[in-house]
Amino acid sequence: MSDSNKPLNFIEKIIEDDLSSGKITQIKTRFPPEPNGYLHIGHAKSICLNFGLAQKYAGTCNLRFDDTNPEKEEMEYVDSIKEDVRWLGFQWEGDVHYTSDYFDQLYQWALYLIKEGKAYVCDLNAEEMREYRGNLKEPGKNSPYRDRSIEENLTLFEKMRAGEFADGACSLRVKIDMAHPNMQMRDPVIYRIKHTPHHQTGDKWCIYPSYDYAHGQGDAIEGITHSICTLEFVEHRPLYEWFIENLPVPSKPHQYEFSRLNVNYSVTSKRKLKQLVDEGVVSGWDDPRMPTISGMRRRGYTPKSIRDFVDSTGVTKVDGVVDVSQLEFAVREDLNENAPRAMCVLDPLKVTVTNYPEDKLEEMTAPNHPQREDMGNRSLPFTQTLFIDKADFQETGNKKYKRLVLGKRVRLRNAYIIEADEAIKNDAGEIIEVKARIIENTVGKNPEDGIKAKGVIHWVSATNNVDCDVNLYDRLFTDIAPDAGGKDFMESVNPESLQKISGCKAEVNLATPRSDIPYQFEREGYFFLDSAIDLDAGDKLVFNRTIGLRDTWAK
RNA sequence: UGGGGCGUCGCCAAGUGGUAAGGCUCUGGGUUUUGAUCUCAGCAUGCGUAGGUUCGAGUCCUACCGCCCCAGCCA
Repeated sequence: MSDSNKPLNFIEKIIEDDLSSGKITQIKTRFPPEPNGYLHIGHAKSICLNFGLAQKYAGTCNLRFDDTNPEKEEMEYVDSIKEDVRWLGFQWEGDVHYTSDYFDQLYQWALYLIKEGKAYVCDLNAEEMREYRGNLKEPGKNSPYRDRSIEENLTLFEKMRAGEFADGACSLRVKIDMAHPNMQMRDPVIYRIKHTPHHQTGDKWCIYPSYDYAHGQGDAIEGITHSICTLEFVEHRPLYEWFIENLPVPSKPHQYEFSRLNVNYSVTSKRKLKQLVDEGVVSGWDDPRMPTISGMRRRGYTPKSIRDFVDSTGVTKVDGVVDVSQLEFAVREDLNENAPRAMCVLDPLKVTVTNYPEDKLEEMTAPNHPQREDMGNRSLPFTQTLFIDKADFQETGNKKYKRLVLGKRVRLRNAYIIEADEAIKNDAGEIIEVKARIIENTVGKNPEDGIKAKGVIHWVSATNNVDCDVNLYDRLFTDIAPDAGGKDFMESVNPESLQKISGCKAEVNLATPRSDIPYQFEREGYFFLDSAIDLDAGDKLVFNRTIGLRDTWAK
């Protein structure tokens, strides 16, 4: 809606057609995760699509937990999913829904199907059922239990519900066509026995509906007009429609499929992400290197940057892999515009200003953002001894080196221009201190002698600063497609994906950092206070680098 | 190999018969107290391939080729 020039995607076209033809008067979508893991960047796309469409077309969007398999689900996941959706900036319509809310209705409809002669209890076990199903090029054959009488099916199904059979002893199947070219239509199972308590319904049920049977009906009950899912469900659509047509449902939703979002140098499959967590490759689901929403949040990604990224990738049916640079662009774009600036020296090198009194302290005024006056100013103490980054000093530079060099000048950001006179080394020959002079009267102006500084570097007072640790991240995998073509993604885990640095010196204003906004440490990148630390409990300050600044020089 | 989905610049993606949008990446220039930002310029005689229809085809037709999905009582 904000970009009226942006071409419509295929789902928006369908919606506009439905709206203008009067087929529907208001759209209703839903985001239907199974609470069996943490949400990742791929889910963010589904969330933005479903909630975004509802916003754009003045409709509503439900949050529905597709909780039909208690063996894989946990309350921990439903809580994290709700938090992630809210954090991304979306609000679902009314209360949270659960497919389990409809178990009674779904059971009644199963009875209806049996009475219509369209469903039967099958005693085939899993292996037998596979044999009877046939394969991709050969038709299946009918189950020997397919022609049981309606009465017998009713009795058997009731026994299934009553808990008289063990897990897997039998199942309820729908009678369609065992020779159908679409495997999904070969008498799919719609109820299976699982003597497993459910996080929502407790011990009430020991039979649970399958996804295929429950999903469309859940949509129909909620009045969903456009049921959007990913491409792997395309071949389930005929089944989805079969149930809608053969059951007395209150509305007739339609399913549309789009391609899921993949990002290179990453994996997004709950199983694989879980493996990374379980094997200790990362510290948890919210490790800042994880492509999970919670990991990205802890890393410092903003909800807007994720929304913008997702929007930039489009909605199509093409299987593709988006380059991480597109994600990185979206974060930098948002952070550059909104992150207040600060200075932090990651690898301190002492600089003594020989022509500056030891007991003197000047407050330098620095804008919080170079392009946004509305963000105000802050002040920085300038003293005789300072810290600059080791990488910002060389005894002899070259034409391209725009930092501090012996005998040359450099601008200290928001302060004086200094000139280096001497490098002091330890016994190992390492530079441990630089003696320099300030050029008088150069705060906010160029030197009167006309000799300008070649570059600008950041600094912090050596006596007035805040000590902190910093975590720098690199991509979690060294392979551009870690799990493509049957590769073992664990083999390309990047051993240097996390670099922990301690002894960093930040400007005094960071002594009480905000935990809700990212900062730009000038010339170093964007940083976010690690949410895992507790400053009130005396934990040390730790900042996570969300992403570095764009760097066209280092390459 | 049965069925289904998809093939437009390195990546994402518009285009719906009238002569290839845009974004990311990359390259080069300008501005700059962040080697950032901003800004200017460049980057597909070509749309999986081969034929055909048409005054005209990425768009229509035919045949091939390639990639992805489906044989859970997972979602």
